Amino acid sequence: MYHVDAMSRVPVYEQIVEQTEKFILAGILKPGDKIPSVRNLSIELSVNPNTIQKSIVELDRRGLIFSVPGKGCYVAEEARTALSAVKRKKMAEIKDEIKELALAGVTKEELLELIEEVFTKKEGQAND
Amino acid sequence: MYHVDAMSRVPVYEQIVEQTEKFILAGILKPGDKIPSVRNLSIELSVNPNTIQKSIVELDRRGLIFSVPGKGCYVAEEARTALSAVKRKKMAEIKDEIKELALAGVTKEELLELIEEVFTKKEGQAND
DNA sequence: CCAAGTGTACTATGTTAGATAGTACGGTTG
DNA sequence: CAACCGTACTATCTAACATAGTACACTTGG
Repeated sequence: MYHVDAMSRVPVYEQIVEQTEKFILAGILKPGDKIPSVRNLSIELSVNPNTIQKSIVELDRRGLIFSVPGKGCYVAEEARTALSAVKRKKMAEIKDEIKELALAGVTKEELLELIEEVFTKKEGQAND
Repeated sequence: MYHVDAMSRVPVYEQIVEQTEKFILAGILKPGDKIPSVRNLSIELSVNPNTIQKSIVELDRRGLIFSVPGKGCYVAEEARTALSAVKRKKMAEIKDEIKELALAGVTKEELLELIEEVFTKKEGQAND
């Protein structure tokens, strides 16, 4: 499920945060689901437990999960709600990147085709 | 012209590389143009000369500029060509990000509208 | 010629974020 | 009660980034 690239410039603990966000957004992780334990995940990913813990703290801070000492960590009920802000932020970022490409000479048609490609490959498998 | 954010997570030397790329893509810097001298830019941006030099080395390595010892650094003739690969890479990245948003429930219509917004604000000021 | 500006190269140092190592404590569960 | 779980420390290592300072060879304008 999870996967980490130690060579990446983005910190391991943040890769885990991002992947968890992605899993929740895609519906792979649903509210109430238990996420892997700190120790298990640290072994599976060959990463220090403290690094995983750092991800846990961050995910908790963002309201995406809640921790039950002695039991485990679970996806929060309000996770999808909390992620709507993330979605909006990503949309804004993509908009900026598209602006730059437009300045670089990329045409509207090229971009429209790009979107077509994404949605024709996936057909109607949207969730939510 | 140049601008640097010391608080950013992306290294200063790379911010300078990226901005130079952007300037070339946007036609603000054209082949043959002289770019600011290492010492001048270091003063203007309040950055160590070595940091600027690091950007110079990287830009040279990418084939975007060429250096003439004793004279200065100039935008390479093949700069735009070299950047076409960059453009393609950015397109691919945006495509991946859009895929994720699609999985997260963002509709095709929302994305099409986003592109509309970019191109209606800018009208036809594309170059090249 | 020469002073000033240019790119280039090098060593040394400081700073910070990230990751690791090890230990410990309290709650939960079968 | 043993084996899990989350949590909380402290200490240490490392690599990347940035700075400081110096030096050399080249070009150019006065």
